[in-house]
Parts: sequence; C-alpha cells; structure tokens
Amino acid sequence: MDNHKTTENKPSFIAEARREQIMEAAIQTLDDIGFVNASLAQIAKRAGISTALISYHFADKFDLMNHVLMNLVERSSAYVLERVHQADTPTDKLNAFIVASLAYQGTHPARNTALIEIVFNARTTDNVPYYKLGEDEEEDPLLLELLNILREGQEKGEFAEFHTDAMAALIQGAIGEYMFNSSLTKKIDLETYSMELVKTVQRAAKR
Amino acid sequence: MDNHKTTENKPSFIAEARREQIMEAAIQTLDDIGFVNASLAQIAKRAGISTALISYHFADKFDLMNHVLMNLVERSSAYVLERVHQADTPTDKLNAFIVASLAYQGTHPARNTALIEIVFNARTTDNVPYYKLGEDEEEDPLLLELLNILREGQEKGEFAEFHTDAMAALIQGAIGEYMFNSSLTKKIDLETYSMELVKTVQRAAKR
Amino acid sequence: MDNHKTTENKPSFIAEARREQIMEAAIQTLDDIGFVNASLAQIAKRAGISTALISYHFADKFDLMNHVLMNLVERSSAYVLERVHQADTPTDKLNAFIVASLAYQGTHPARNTALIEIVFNARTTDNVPYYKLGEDEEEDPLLLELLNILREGQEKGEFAEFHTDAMAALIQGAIGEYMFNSSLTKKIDLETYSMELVKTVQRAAKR
Amino acid sequence: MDNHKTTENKPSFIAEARREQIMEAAIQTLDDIGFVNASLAQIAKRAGISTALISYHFADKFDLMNHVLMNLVERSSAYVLERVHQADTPTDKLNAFIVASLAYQGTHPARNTALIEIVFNARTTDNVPYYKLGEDEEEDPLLLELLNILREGQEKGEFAEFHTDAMAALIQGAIGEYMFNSSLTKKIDLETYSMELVKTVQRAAKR
DNA sequence: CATGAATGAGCATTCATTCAT
DNA sequence: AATGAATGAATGCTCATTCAT
Repeated sequence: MDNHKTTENKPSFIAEARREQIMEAAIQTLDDIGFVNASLAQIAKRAGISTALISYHFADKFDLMNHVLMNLVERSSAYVLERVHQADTPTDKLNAFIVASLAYQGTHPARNTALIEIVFNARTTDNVPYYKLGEDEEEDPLLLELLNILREGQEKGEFAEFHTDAMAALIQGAIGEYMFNSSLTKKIDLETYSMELVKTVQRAAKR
Repeated sequence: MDNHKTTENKPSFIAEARREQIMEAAIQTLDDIGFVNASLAQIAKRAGISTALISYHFADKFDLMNHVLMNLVERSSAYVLERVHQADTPTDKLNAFIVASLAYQGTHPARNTALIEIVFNARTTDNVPYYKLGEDEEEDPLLLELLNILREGQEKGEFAEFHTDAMAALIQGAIGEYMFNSSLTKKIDLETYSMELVKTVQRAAKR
Repeated sequence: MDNHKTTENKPSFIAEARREQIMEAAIQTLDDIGFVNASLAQIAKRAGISTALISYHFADKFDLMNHVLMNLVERSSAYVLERVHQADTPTDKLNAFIVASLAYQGTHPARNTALIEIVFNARTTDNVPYYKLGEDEEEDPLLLELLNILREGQEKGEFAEFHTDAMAALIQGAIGEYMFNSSLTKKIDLETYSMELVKTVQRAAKR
Repeated sequence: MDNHKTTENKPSFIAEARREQIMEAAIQTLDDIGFVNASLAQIAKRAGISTALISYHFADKFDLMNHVLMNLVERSSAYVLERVHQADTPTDKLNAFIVASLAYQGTHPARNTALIEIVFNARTTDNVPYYKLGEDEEEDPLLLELLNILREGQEKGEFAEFHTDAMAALIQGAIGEYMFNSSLTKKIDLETYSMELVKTVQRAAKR
C-alpha cells in the first residue's frame, strides 16, 4: 500500500512532481559536488526537503540514481533522435547526429556532468561499475540509431565499406571527448569541433 | 614532522618502497571495488598494513590518489612514447601511437580501470572533477606528442590540412572509448579495433 | 478531538471493529517478527491499512501494546477460568488449572508468543519493564484463582500446609517454562508435561 | 589484521579490558533501559566512550550482545556449579542448585535483568528469538547439571521415579519465576522462597 | 617506521507521529 | 474514517584522521 517505490502503483500527480523535483535536485547535486559527495542530505538540501522524504519516494539511493540515470538518458536520446529523424539521407542523418549530440551537451552541461558522474561511479549490487556494464544496442537507442545510419549509408552506397561497430565507437568516443575534456572546450568552440568532426567522419566514411 | 609527506624531503629507500607498495595496493583496490568503496581500510587490507601507515606516508587520501594518478599516467605515457619514438615518419608514428595506446590497455587492464576510477571520481579541493580539469598540452605528454605528430605530418605534406586539436581529440576519444565501453570489447577485439582506427584516421588524415 | 483514543468516548461499532482488526494484526506481527521489529508500518501492512490509521485509533504505540496485552490476558484468563470453574474439588480445580493453562498455549501459539513479546519488551514510561511490574493478585485473575484453589484445598484438608504464594509461583513458573523454553516442546509433548506437572504438584501438595 | 573482532587474534590486554568495560556498560544499559532502548549510543554514554569504539571492538551490535550473553551465562553457571560441586549427595546437590541459583539472582540483579532482556529480545539473523532457540543440554551447562543430579538421585534410590526432563523444567521454571516476577520478591523473601522450593521439590522428588 | 586505539563527522535508513485533504 | 505526504529524531555503522606507544 505504501509501495509507490518500486511497484509504482499509480503514482499520484503530486507524488510524481516530488519525484521529478528530487531527481532534478540530484542532477544539480551531482553537477555541483560529484557522485562521491552526493549524499541524500546534500540532495535534500538542494531540494529544500528532508532526507526522509527522499527515502519515502525512492526505495533507496541506488533506486534514485537509477531513475536519474534513466531520466537523463531518455531526455538526451529524445533530443538527438528528434533532430536525426528530421534528416533524410544517411549523410545528413550522421551530421545531425553529431551536431545534435554535441549541441545537447552545450545546452545542458549540468545534465551531462550528472550523467558522467553516475555512469562512472555507480555500481550494481554485484559491484560492477556501470561503465563496464556494456550497453547493448538494444539498451542504448542512440548507439542503435548510429549503427542504423552507418549501415543504411553503406547499403545506399553513400558510405564506403568499414567496420560499422568500430566507426560508431570512434564517433561516440569523439563526441564524448568533448564532453569530458574541458580543455578542449577552451581551445575549440562547440561549433568548430562539431564541424571538424562531421568533416573528418565524412572524409573517412565517404566512398 | 610532516615534511616527508608532500614535500618529500629525502625519501628514504624503505619509505619509497612503502609508498610504491601502497600505491600498488591502491591500484588493485580501485580495480577491485572502485573509487567510491576504496577506503583507506580496504587499501590497507590489500597492502597488508595498517591504515595509519598510509596516513603516515601520504598527507591524506587526496594526496595518495594524486600520486597514484601521476604514477599511472607516467607509466602509460612511457609505454606509448617509447613505441612512438621507434617510428620515423608521421604516418608510422601515428599508427604506433594508436596501436600502443590500445595495446597498453589490453596488457594492463587493472591500471586502466584504476586510472578511469580516479579521473572520473577524484575532485580537487575546489570540487572540480579531474576529468574537467583539462590537461593542457604541457601537462599531458601524450597529447603533446600526438599534436606534434599531426603537425609534423602536415608540415611534411603527409597529412592533409585539418584542425589538429580537433583531430587529436577525435583520436584520443576513439582510443578512450575502447577503454570505457566494455560492450565494445565484447564486439570487437583489440587488434581489429586498433586496425580499423588506424585505417580510418589515415583515410581522414591522408592528403 | 483526540478523545476516542484513550478515554474511549462511545466507541462506534466501526471504530471498535477497526481497533480489533489492528490488535489482531499486532498480535500476528509480534508472532512473526517480534516486538523489536514490530513497527507500526509492519502492523499496518499486515492489517492492510495505513500507519496513520493506527495512530488515529490508538494514542500511541504504547497505548496499542497495552490494549493488545489486556486483550491477550483477558482471553487466556477466560479460557482457563472457564475450565477451572467446571471442576468441583480443589484437587480437580488445580488439575484443570494446569491442564487448561498448558492447553491454551498449544491451541494459540501465536497469541502466546505475542504475549511474551509484549511482557518482556514493553516498558512503562518510567522505563519499568512489564515483567517486573509485578501483577498483584488483584490485577491477575489467574493468580488470584490459583491462590484461592490452594487456600481452599488447605482449608478443606485436601492439601498439606505449604506457603501458598510460593506454591503458586512454582506452578506458574513451571507452566511458563513450557511456554518459553521451546527445547522443552521438542523433548516432551504437551500432554506428558501437563500430566507430569499435575502429578508432581499433587505429590507435593497432597497431605 | 584489524580483525580482533570475530577471529579474535590474540586480544591484547588493553583491548580485552575495553571489551570487558563495554560489556559491563552494556549490562548496565540493559538493566537501566532495556534491550529495545539499548542503542550503541546509550551503551557508549555509560562507558564514557564513543560509539565508534564499540564498533571497533565488536563486529556489530549482534556480536556485542552475543558476547554479553555468553559472559552472563558463564558467570552465573560458574557461580551455581561451584556451589553444587561442594555438595556430595544428589539431595544436597539439588538443594545447592536451587539455593545458589536464587542467591545469584539476589546478588546480581542487574546481570539477571540483562540476561532476561537479551534472551527475550535478541533474535538470530533468521529472526528466530533466542528464547525459542532451545538450548540443548549440551549448550546449557546448568540444565545438564540439573539433569545429572536428578538422574543420579534416581539411580542411587534417593529420588522416586519421575520424568527427569519435566522435573528439571519445573525446577528451572520455578527458579525463573522469582527472577521475572518481582511482585513475588515483595511477597516472599529470597530465603523463604528458596526454602519452600527445596522443600516442595524434595517432597515431590523423594521416594 | 609502524601500529592499535580512539574519535567526530557523516552516512543511508527507519521510526512514530502529525496534518491537510 | 482514512490516507498520503512529510518530518525530526534516532538508529547502526563506516570513514579519514590523529596520537601515544
């Protein structure tokens, strides 16, 4: 009866709003002080509520962080996919993918940091770090989309033959680099990097 | 009386050995249970010593982690640079850089994990995460070398004109991706990825 | 506005039913997980209601436990006294007392456990444990009855002279032992122990 | 290396003294405020130390309470057995057993209360209450001794034939009754009860 | 050089209770 | 009459660090 925590029986509007608020506070906390220091007390402080209320709305810290992670992935995926779907050819889609991915980071740096903090700090109950968990294509819609773009480009003859998994990894790695490496941010602005990345990939991918 | 900690006045041989031992135990601990759980007690347990001894040899946990990080960066840099220096042309050097970087990860996975754990968890006293600290060229010998290779290649006409900072970031990102993303490890073996990356970069960089 | 709690002004039928339901859930909870773990949340879960409703019907946890205790004592007393009153002579009454007391435990083990849990865990606001509270004859109808049986037996010459308080304590202690000591339950079945106890007491009490 | 907790590798003298001190504080706390309220903080307060020090010397609260229980059982057993062993005949031994058991309670009421509090409140990790755990003869030296006395008395013809397990339970129950029931303490002094119990048992047991 | 002993601060979590609805 | 939402206080426990030995 009390368990809107895991079973989530009809989360009332006000409860759902609280959950959103808590998750937003968690994101802000992760951005501010990092996963290691992101105690429930710190999150509660930023949300202006008691720590007990967090425990009331989420089964435990693990549960909270998982929900935050899902929330972050969903929102960034939606942003990127929406822009990708507006393009028609594989070439345009690939460009849109890169530009949108980098743009989202520029628009929502806090969310980005929060995502990194969770992925590189959270661990399963078996102590396996999330970043070693290996998101399959099925789990990561962005990776799935990227692979589809590359395969479609090859089928349509727009792209040369290359190892699609490797190329996808290269692209994701290059995008991520701008995310992590903030000296990069100082040296190259987002648009330039975005353009350079698109150009390079096209050069490498083009038949 | 505290001066052997940070200032390192004449580190006696035995003291230096202890420090090495503690750092090695720290690396193992980071690999085993991650930064979040890597308490001094856990590190001490793996080193077979008391936690107090760690506090004796390092100013604090922050100091310890910084030394471990420097140690890890130094060793991986040395490995890569040694192999790069055996090549003559920019093209060969670039290949050597990529292959060696990936090879080091395959040979020393624990060190690799430890490095990731520190970089993505440790924070300065100002709460700036290490991964946002932005290793400048001066601080990161690998980045410096990579940029030199790229510039030299362009000067000698082996490489086309491109934004060297962006290309360097792309390469480092693609290398790092294999490090983080373990689903990649399952899909592509290190040699294949290494070859694909070299091929792609050459395609993109070649005039 | 609080007056239905302790003073019990006109307990409406539905309110009284709820109170019974809560008390029954409390008994079940005490039997399941013990006094220490018997939080209002656990009791509410078993009753299928909210914890707030318990607080609404009982002044506080202390009040609830007191009512449960009274309920348990009443029911077990009624059971035993009913059977004692069907006997005529002091000897028969004493036998009936022992047999019924032990029989009740066998018939209602959950109630028995709940009673033990309360008596040995609950404390007055002055921190006096219930088991030290010393049920006077006036308060404990069973002790009163037992003493009456013994005195009547002595008056009628059926029993020898002995210290009635001591003998009553001995009998109650022996009965209680079967209640607490579950290794006893494994070694001797209830009927045998019951018979042995009757026999021994008769031997000791008989003129 | 830090684990003098469970493995108890050569507990240093000072560590052992601390452990004793903590256990004594625990006994006092249990007597004062009962098991339910006996938090580590309360125990630490009475010991004049920090709660962390308790955690340092005992694995957890469960471990502490188990050690306290063992300590209490050992001391009371030693007291009683010492006095029993000074008697020669089964009859004398039985008397000594009863008298010593009751005397110990009179001399060490706090220890007695602490023992009750633990036995009736502590639970195994499987949530089985200690009082339902069923101390076997092998585990409870007092029960073993009592049974030996009864059997020896029957073999030597001093005692009549009766169910020794039942008689032992009766005796232990009667002794325990004085422990729990403090109204008894007010009505009958220890010596009188002791004498009455001996007399009654002898009457019942004597051939 | 090394340790066991000790602590204060912080952790996630549970609790009985209150209150607006 | 009943509940979901909310909290302050308390819980057992771990942590990095200090210090006498």
